[in-house]
Amino acid sequence: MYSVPLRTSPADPGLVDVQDLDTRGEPLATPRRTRWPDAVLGPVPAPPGPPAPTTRWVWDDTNLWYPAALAAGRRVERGHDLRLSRAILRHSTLTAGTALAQAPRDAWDEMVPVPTAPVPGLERPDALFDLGDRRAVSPPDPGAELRRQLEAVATSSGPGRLRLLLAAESAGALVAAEMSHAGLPWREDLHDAMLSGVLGPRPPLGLRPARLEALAEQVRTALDAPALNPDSAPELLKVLEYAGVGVKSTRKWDLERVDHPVVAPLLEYKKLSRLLTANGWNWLDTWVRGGRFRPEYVVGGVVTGRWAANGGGALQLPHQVRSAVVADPGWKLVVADAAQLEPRVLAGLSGDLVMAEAGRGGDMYQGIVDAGAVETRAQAKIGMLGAMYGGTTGESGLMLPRLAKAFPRALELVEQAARAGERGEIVTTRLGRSSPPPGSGWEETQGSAYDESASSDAQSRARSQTRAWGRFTRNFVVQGTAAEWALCWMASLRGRLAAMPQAQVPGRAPAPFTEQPHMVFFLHDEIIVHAPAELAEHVADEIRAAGTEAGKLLFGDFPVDFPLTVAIVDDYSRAK
DNA sequence: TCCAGGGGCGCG
DNA sequence: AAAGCGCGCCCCTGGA
Repeated sequence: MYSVPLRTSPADPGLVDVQDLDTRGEPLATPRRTRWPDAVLGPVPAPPGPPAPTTRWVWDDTNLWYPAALAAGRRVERGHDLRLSRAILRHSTLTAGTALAQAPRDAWDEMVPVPTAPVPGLERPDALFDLGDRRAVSPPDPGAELRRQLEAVATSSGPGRLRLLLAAESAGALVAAEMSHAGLPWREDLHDAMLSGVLGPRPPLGLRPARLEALAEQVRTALDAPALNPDSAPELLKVLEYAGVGVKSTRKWDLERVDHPVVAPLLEYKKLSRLLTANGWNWLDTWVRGGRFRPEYVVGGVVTGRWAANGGGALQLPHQVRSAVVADPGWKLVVADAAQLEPRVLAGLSGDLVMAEAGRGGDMYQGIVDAGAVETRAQAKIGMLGAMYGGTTGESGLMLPRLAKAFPRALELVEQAARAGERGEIVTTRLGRSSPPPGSGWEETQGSAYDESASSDAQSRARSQTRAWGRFTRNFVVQGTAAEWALCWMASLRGRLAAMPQAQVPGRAPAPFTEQPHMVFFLHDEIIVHAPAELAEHVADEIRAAGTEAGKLLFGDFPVDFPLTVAIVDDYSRAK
């Protein structure tokens, strides 16, 4: 069953009509007028016997509805995000023949993600702008859109895969809202102490911290450039050239290769400068409130289906600041990450039994060595990354023929994806998310290379564009399917955490989910659960079981393992 | 004064 | 040890 909440009045966003729909999306009765989020509350205490099947909430955008429910201490079990689902179904090759895919663009295609609602009393810095963007009235007929989507799935060439993908994507939206609501535990005092320790005390606005200024002075001295601003790349490059340091850029990687007295202080300056500007006191003031870092996740924000994040650089948290992520007293952080996720996904996608066998149980890169494909673990890693990213040069390129000999099916799959991209075609992940077509400049560039009078310059431009797009589609199938595994992992874990016996006290309303084990952070192939210490081991088991379940959902009985590294720690920096 | 684009670097 | 994929965010620069 589905339930659709509809706002009835711009003046009173809490006043809603809830329409219940059957499994095909057809209305079951007349809508009931009620208040949001009261509507999500089940009977309390729960009646005895098996729980009634719960509804799947259908809405235009999870962030327009769910945060209010969370703020009221409520949680929903299942959702269907129409905006996210429309985006998938509109572009998937599996739905290409359906009415939905062939219909003209409409308002559902134009929707932009709604920012997560601010937690009362903990407004985000840009909260004022958020309010203006939020839709005060519901879009026309979500029920009709649900029926279009269900029909597109049913008439697609992969209904099972797409049903799973839409459920996983929508569950991801629920998880993202929950994690923004709960926040990542953050010790401002420890962060501040770490900053002062390496940078010197916090300086007045506009000044460099003492340690950074001292390093800048050392750089100026070493280069004999008293007026140099080391933050200016062009200036710095000019001075480096004049001093005969012999680098083509000011990049870290270039600088590390030359021997000159300026290198050490300059690299240190760059490292600390980065820490200051990206995760310094300013960042702390802006993003951490009340002991929690609340990033905003953008579900489906990356073309491949990975999440993106807005504000605070949540998906780029440097290892250097992770010691400030500390569990509450009496609680633990259960930190889990999937070992060698992408090569395992590739083994599953391609049905490469030999490669799956190399990943059995433990370290897949070591397994590749043991299979005799290459000599060292480092070679296995570089070679596999090269195969999935389209590397051709250096050691990565050298490993390719050996990997292709050992794992022909896997390597053939990425090669096929690359060639499809080079032809300008679309590729599709395991569950049915398709790559975008090449951009508007594609035809022009390709056309100008075939012209009779084509210059060699135009030809090489076209060739380079072709190969770049091939590398993109090559990676798309692997990265995108890995993102699907991660969504299934989270969706499964979310259900398992809610079902933990400690979470359900008979005869009492469920406690807010932040008082039970709950997810607080997600990073592509890594998840953090904040849990009472006595439940941490149980949570770790559920995380592993969820990983195994995700593998089964994507690859059925195909014997590819997805082992996890799980650590139960007090602070994030102690994991791995 | 504003903004787009480049260089650079953090994460997976 | 290589420089191949996907992101967000910082500073600086130069043009409007």
